[in-house]
Amino acid sequence: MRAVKSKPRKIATAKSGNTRPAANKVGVTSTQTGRTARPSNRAARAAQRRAAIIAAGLDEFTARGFAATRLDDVARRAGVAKGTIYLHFKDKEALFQELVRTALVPLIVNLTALPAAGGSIREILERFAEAFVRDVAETRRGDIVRLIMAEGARFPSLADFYFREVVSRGLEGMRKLIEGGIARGEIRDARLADFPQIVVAPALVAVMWQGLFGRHAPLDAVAMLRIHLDLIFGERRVS
Amino acid sequence: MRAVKSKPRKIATAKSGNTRPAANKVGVTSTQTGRTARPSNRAARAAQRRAAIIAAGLDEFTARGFAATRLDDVARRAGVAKGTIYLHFKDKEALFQELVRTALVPLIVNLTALPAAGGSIREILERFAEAFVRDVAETRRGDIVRLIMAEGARFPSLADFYFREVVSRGLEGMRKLIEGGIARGEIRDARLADFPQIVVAPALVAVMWQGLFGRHAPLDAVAMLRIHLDLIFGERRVS
Amino acid sequence: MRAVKSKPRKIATAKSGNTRPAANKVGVTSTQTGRTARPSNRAARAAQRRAAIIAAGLDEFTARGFAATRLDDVARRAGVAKGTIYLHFKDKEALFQELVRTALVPLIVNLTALPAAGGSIREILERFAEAFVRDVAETRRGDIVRLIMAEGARFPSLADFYFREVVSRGLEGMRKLIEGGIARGEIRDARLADFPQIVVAPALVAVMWQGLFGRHAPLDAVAMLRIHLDLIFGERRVS
Amino acid sequence: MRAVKSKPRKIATAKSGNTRPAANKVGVTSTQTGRTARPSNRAARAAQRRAAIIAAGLDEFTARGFAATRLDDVARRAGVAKGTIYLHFKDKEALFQELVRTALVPLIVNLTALPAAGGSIREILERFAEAFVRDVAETRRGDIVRLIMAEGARFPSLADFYFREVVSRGLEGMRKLIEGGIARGEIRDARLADFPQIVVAPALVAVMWQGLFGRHAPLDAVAMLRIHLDLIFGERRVS
DNA sequence: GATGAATGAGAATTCATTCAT
DNA sequence: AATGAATGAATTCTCATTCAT
Repeated sequence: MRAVKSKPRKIATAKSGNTRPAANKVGVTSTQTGRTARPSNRAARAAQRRAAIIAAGLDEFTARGFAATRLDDVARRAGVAKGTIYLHFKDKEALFQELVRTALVPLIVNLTALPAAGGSIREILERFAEAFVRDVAETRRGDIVRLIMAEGARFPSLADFYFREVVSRGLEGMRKLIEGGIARGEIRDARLADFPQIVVAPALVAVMWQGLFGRHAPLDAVAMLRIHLDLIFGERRVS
Repeated sequence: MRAVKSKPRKIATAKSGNTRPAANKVGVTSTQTGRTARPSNRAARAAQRRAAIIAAGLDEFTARGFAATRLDDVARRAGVAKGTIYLHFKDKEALFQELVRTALVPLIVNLTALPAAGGSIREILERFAEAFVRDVAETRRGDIVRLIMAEGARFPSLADFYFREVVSRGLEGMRKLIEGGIARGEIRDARLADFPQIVVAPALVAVMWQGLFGRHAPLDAVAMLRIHLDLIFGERRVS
Repeated sequence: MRAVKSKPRKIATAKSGNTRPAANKVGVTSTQTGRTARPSNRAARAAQRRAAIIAAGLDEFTARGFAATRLDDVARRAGVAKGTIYLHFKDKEALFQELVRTALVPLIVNLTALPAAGGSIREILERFAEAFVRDVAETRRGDIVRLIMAEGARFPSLADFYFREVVSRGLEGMRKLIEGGIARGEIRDARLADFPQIVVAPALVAVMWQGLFGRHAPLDAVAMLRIHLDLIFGERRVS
Repeated sequence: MRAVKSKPRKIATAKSGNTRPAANKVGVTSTQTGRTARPSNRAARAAQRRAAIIAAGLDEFTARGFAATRLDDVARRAGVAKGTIYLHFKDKEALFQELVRTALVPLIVNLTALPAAGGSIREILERFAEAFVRDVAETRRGDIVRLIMAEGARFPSLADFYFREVVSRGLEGMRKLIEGGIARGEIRDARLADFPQIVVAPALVAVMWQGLFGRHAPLDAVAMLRIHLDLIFGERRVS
């Protein structure tokens, strides 16, 4: 019964080739992360390094949490020297905050982009559920959500930011959808508009589940979310 | 934008009287925590100290997380010397694990005790929801759940234990209830028995919410859970 | 042309015997510094260690200045572990300040004790000059004065303390003596009472001289101070 | 009780205009320091940069001491890139040494130039005293003297240089003056020629005083030096 | 059993120096 | 020549763990 602190000595440096999985790229264009093509100009190189640090930091922070992460490891994983981190970030905390924010942007983008496609509210939510499971719950992005849940209490400003930029916006969008569903007669219970959290809850549980128990007890998140939607919309479907 | 690391210098020691709020006692009998009455015999004294350490550790670990917690602070809060901790626990990690387990016992007890009271499944679940919000989401016990969510990824054995002792049992109990509901015609969608998580999800979201956003955006958890139950059982009640 | 930074690897630890010169003891009773007899009780041991750290710190700080001194070296020289320093002093700066203050006490004591012996003002000042040269200018105590001159600008509070506790008191005492000398007709120029610094100046120069040029160009400080006194009192003596 | 380490972020660079006070130019011709007129030829430009670095270094080293000075700050203050310093100086220490030497030249010049003007020895020394207070004790030049006193012990070669170039020459010049005074009957005590330090001592004390206590307890250095001269020459003047 | 002083490995951060552009 | 990004050795400070009292 040991805590996971296997020190990742000798992690792939940039020079020796990048072995990070594709899922690693969180809000970082894949070409940047790879560090294979080296841009000719200074600014691009700097941006690249910064991105590498953020990517490496994300890996480490999600794997170990804020306090247990060593900047030494972040540097090694990013393929830069320890001091280089400090050229881009004031201190460990600034890196952490910046990193979470950077990682959140694509989440926000996703959330706001989804409804656009059209169709019935039920269809929109179903697409949302599938996209969420595919792109968040079962990928690296889910780590960010888990990271925020884990460290949020210790970083109120982070929780605030997350609330402001993701949660309140997301819930507001969800409320709009629900109101649309009520107006169109798809959703019966009008009180649902007061608690968009209900609609989202199983999705969040899926995220936590994958992170904590996924390995031992996999969860068919898509099926679960579909049943939950049936609860909300009335179980027309047979799937 | 700072992390919360307010060092709790000069925390009430046992000698100077215990000022911790009642909510502090999590799975620790109040007489033990208080350290007011001093048992005459050795064994009882030892047990008392051990309990004080566990209680103090719970406070610190939930407030700061595993890595950021100082045993110094735990000792001070428990009113014992630092070395004493090592008389009871092999190391910091053993304390942490032991402590979470100890804290989980009453949760398990609660979960298994609830259905006993009788009534319709709907009534049972409603009682469960109220009890959960009252005793977990809005109290110190919620901190434990949040702690497990936060550190679970770093302590697989802990996540395993939690899964085995709490989650699987709890879900199994919930499944039984759901099947009862289906059999009695209270619940229409039979597939719900495959995903008891759906029933529990809003409750968990309430726990997370209180911990992260509760201060700025309070959530009427009871109302939310009731609406969710209406979704599951059909909205007979309008409360 | 190199700066002096010869790292004193393997300095005498307490265990291997104390090789520090006798002149080292600055306001620290010799029995304490030696660390030969180990006191039976805790408190005494602690005081002893604290004293050892202060003594070691004085050596290092006077030899290298504040910024260039490594606490590692102080610890090694004091025969304690690095962390032990932090049990006694908040940080490097606190050690430095505390150390200078501690070292100043005997200086103050000396200054205030000297006039007591009696005799003509001229005799008192001559005794003072001899004592100063013997006990300060040519010993470890002079290092403290030089240290304050060197770091004073960087540590205003230290300069303030030095001014308050040593300089102003010392000058005040000197003024009293001068006024006595004027009253008794020993000193002709009454304006000297306005500038006791004049009387002290050659003594200070002697301190600086020994520190900077003493090795190459020794200065007969006693002779110099005597001639200076002749200037002040009229050159009756021809020595 | 904090050490003074106010990091001079955003110091006026050469490009943004030089805001340093006139007193800054210590042995550096003002046109060089200003970096306003840009010479057309390479060599002149280089010399200009070198001078700017020296001037900036002087500011920083006198303000913080050798060890605590950051070349980053020197570069910023000089309006050059950090690397440029290394084009002119081997390393930090070379800059320091070179800088002190450069700064000392005008001091030497001053010392040797003064007696030339003629008049009685008393008059010469009085002129010297006034010039010293005006040009050294109360200006940036005093910082150099203080710097040498502070770092001299750590840089023996520097102390040697200072001794050779300034102290011994200066004292020799002073001895000549004293001998002149004795020959002319102005000075009675012939032994003064053996200790020119006595004549200089109050001037040095004035320098130290201004640096350490000047802010809180200003000293009328000119008045003090005059009284001291009266001691040496017999108090004819009452001023 | 308790204690808490002492330890020293370890982590964050700084900064002199180098070097590709 | 000049630049300033990058480096990594060095240093301060922390804290889990030990152990003499």
